[in-house]
Formats: sequence, structure tokens, C-alpha cells
Amino acid sequence: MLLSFTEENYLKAIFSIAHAYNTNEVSTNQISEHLNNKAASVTDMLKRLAEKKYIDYKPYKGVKLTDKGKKTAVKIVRKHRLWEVFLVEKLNFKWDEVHDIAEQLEHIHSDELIEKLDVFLGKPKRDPHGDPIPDANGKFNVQKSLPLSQLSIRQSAVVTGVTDHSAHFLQYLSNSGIGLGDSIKIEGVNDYDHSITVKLNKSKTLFLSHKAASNILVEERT
Amino acid sequence: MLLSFTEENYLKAIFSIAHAYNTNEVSTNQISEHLNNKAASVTDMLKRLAEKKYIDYKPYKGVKLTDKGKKTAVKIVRKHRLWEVFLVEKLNFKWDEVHDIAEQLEHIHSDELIEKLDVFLGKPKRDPHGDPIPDANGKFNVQKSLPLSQLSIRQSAVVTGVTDHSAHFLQYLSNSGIGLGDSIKIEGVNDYDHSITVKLNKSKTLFLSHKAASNILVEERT
DNA sequence: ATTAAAATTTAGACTAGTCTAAAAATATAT
DNA sequence: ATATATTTTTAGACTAGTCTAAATTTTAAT
Repeated sequence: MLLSFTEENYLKAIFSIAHAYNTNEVSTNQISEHLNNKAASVTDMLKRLAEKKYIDYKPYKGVKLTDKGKKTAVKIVRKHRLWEVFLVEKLNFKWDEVHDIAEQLEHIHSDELIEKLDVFLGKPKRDPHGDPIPDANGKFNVQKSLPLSQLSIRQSAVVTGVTDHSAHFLQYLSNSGIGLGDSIKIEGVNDYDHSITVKLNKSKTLFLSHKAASNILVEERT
Repeated sequence: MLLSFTEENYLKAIFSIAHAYNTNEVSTNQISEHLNNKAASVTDMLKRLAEKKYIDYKPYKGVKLTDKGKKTAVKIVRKHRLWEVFLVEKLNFKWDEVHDIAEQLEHIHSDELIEKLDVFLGKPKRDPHGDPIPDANGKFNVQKSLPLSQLSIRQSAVVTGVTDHSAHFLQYLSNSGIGLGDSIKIEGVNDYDHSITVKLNKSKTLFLSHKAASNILVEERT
């Protein structure tokens, strides 16, 4: 049974909130804020999704995805991220221009299309923002990245993604010369405001605020 | 102002009926049949599209696209056909498998996406069914093809498309070894039932019914 | 443990898009 | 040219998804 565009967006929202807060239970208000609509509308939709067994819903108690719901949500994430790879690698979009288009493309219904697209792109493991792409079975096959702000002095790492996906932040990174796959080594940590100094790609030295560093994801390199 | 999925489908239907019957005026019933819904629903939508100036609508008198409506319809056709090229040439779908997916993809809103896709595909002039792809200005830049059934004995031509897009017919062509770009020479015409004998690619001889031949589009070669 | 605040749900209304049944307009046939 | 058939439109109802305003439940504070 095929879900509507809107139903899919609710599942995706629940999945992404749960992921962001590292929990299963998601509240009506969180969803309403995430989707920019009213809590009353969310309640209506939650009832419908519960009816269809995509979520477990107890009035006033918040909601969590069933296995069926999780599977559906992960599939949408997979589609979104594969299309982003396509847009950046094949059509030469910038990584900060692709989100809105991928929001539309992720709702195209065709399993064969996703799998053929995956093959065409060389079964990529991450999207252009460094976010992992789940495989056809819904598994995320990458080691976890962590915020740059959690590294200590003299540690080295490779940039694998961001947690703030705003055009503003991505623009800032691009201006600073920071991109996916770049190597970074912590040269100094300021105890007072937690800002850091890093060496980028063994050449340029950069100053980063704690806020910026906490939104850059890296994988440690020894 | 962005049209809904549904509004776009109505414009496309009007355009394609007008094209098929070689006229501008399209009737409510024709649209209702084409879209498989009821005439009353069509009337409702026609009023809305007229309100928005995409069509000229006089009650009981049928409807025709305004310039604005025609432009929009052609753009959707352009998107549909470019996506079909992508699906067949890049993702290795068969030409008879792509229609339903392209029906969905044609409604993705992004001018930049269409133009980048066009460049990526090498600005193709025809889709995998041989139908011409309008350029960014809405112009169809290909010489007209004609049905194979209109050729006379000893004339040569190249297959450029079909008018029957059913999976059944496409399957039949594929089984007969007839594909886009193949050369065909008329070897004999049967006056009684108008069936023809042709030489395919200067090697194989084939027998074709009038019905089949009238659904195969070709361009004459001298 | 009450009360105030915050979160959530219910009730009722609106739009887009669809339907059926009935009415009105147009076309056709004798 | 009048009756009949066909086409189209109107009227009224339904679903999905949204909203506002009011009612209810839960949480937090004293």
C-alpha cells in the first residue's frame, strides 16, 4: 500500500527527530515544529498513521515508529541521499543547492529505480553532506562520525559531514575552504570559550568557534 | 505560481489530446476519458485552470490552452521525455518500462534541474520512444516523422518512434528485432490488406500488418 | 496537594479534488 | 421542427489534509 507524499514526510520527520534526540519517543509538538504546521494537524495524522500500523500512538504519550514505519522512513532517507549524490556528482550541483530538489525526488515510488540509481552511482556510502546512505536492507554500513569539537589537541581526523545543514553554515564552510574528505589536525584548544585552532590539509591554519566545530562531523585518523 | 501535480496532468492531457486530433479545441469528455475520471470532475478543474489563465474555457464549448498553458504543458512534456532518456540510457531500463516512473518525475519542480539534466544527457533530440524533446524555449527541433504505412515500395527509412506506446506493442517490436534507429526498406505492399514486407537493417526480411506499420514512425532516407 | 502552565486532543470549518445524480444545453434524426 | 440522444454543467456529498478555538490531560511550581 502506497503512502502519500504527506504521510511519508511525517514518517521521515519522526525518524529524524528520534535520531537527533537519540530516543524512540517523539512528541506531537516536536513534529509540529519540525514540519511547520499546527499540533492539531499532527494529531490527526498520527491517528491515521497509527491506524495503518506505521507508528505506535498513545494519546498524550507521544509516538514511536513500528518496524514497518522505521523501514519506510529509512527507505525515504536512502532515496533522498542517493538523489543528492546524483545531483552533485552527475549534474554538478553544489552540495548546498540539492536539498529542496531531493525533498521532491525522495517521494518517487519505484524500488527498481532506487536500486538502479544506486548501481549507477557506484553504491555510495555517504551523501554529499557526509551523511551515511543506508543499503537496500536499511543498514547504515559506516563507522560513526563525531563532532570535531570532541577531539583533543594533536588528534587528526577527516571531515565526513555536518549536523547543521543550513545554507548559511555550508556557505561559511565553503568560504573557509573546508570540504568533505579534508584532513584536520587540532593544534590548540581554548579552555575559556572552547574555540579551537586547526591545521587544514596539512597547510592552512584555521580558527573555529565551538559552535562551528560542534557542527562539523569527522572520523578520527590515527 | 506553482501548479499541483493534478493541475499539471490536466494541462498535459489537453495538450496531448489537441496534438493527437490535430486541433485546438478539446472537449470535456475527451479529457475525462483520457484521465479516467468523471466529466463533472473535469468541469470543476477546467473552471479552476481558466481562473488561473492556463486555458480559455466557454461552458459547453470545450477548451483550449492559452499561451501560458501551452508553455507549461510543453515544459512537462520536455521533463517527461528527458527523464525517459535518463532512465533508459543511464540506468539501463528498457524503453517499455520507463513510462510510469517518468510520469512521476515530470512533476519535479526545478528549472535548474531540467537544464542540468539536459546537458548531462547531451541535449538529446528524441526520447527512447522516438518522440521529439522540445528545447528550453518549447521548440520541437526535429523534422516530422511519418507512419511506416505511408511509404511506397522500394522507399527507405529509419525508425524514429511509435504512436502506440502500449507495453504489448513495444514487446512485439522488440521480439521482431525492430528498434529505434534501425533502417527499413519496403520490399512489397499487399493491395488487399495493406500489409507490407520490409527488409530490416539490410539483412532480415519481415512481414508487417497494416496495423503494426501504421504505429511505427519513420523518417524517409533517400 | 493544589494550582498554574504547557502540551495535547477534540470540535468544527475550510480547500482541493473526487464522486453520483439530476438538470440544462447542444446535437441528431426523422 | 420537434423529439430524442448525447454532452456538459450544477448540486450536493465525501476524503485528505490543513486550520483556529476550546476543552482536556499532563507537568511543574510552590
